Amino acid sequence: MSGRIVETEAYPPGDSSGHAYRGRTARNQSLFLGTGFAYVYFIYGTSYMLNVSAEEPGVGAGVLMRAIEPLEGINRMKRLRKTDKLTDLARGPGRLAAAFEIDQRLDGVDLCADGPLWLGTAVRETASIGTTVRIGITREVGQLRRFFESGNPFVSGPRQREKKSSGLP
DNA sequence: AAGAAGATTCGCT
DNA sequence: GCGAATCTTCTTA
Repeated sequence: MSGRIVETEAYPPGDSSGHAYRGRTARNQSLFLGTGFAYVYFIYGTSYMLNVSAEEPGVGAGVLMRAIEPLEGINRMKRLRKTDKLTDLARGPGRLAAAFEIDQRLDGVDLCADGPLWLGTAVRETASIGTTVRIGITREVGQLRRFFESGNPFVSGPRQREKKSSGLP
C-alpha cells in the first residue's frame, strides 16, 4: 500500500497544544527520538494517529499526518476501511491510520529506514500548498500550522487557503 | 483512587 | 447537525 501525503499539521517545540509540551513520557517518547520516527497513539477510544517526529534527539516535536491520497493497494484499503468510497479511505488522521493498518506496534519505527512503514520522495509535483489553522485543538488557535495541497479531493476539512478575514483588528 | 479531556469517526435525525 | 463509542494520560483529592 502507498499514497501521497496531502495534508499535515505541525506541532513544533514549545507548542502548548502539542503532546510533547509537558515533557517526555512513556507515551510520547517517540517524539524525542530525532527526525523521521513514527509517533502513534490512540485517542477517543476509536482512532489511531500517525505523527512523524521532527527536530533533534531530545527535542519534542512532530508533524501529524492528516490525509493521504491512496495510490497502491486500494482494494486492501477498502476492506480495512469498510467503504468503497475512494475519497473516504484516508481522509482524516484516524481514517488514514486505519487504511494503512497503523497501530501502536508502529510507534517508534524509523520512517527513513527499511521497515514496515517508510517515507519516500514525491512521485509527482505538488500543486500549491494551502494553509489554515489546525483542526480539533483548543490552544494556539492563532497559528497557521495546517498544510495541504490546494483543491485536492483527498484533503479533510477546508481545501482552500484560509481567506484573510476582514473584520479582525 | 477517581474523573475529565482529548490532534476523531460513525451513525442516526 | 449531534451524540455516542471507548482508551490513555494527566490532574485533583
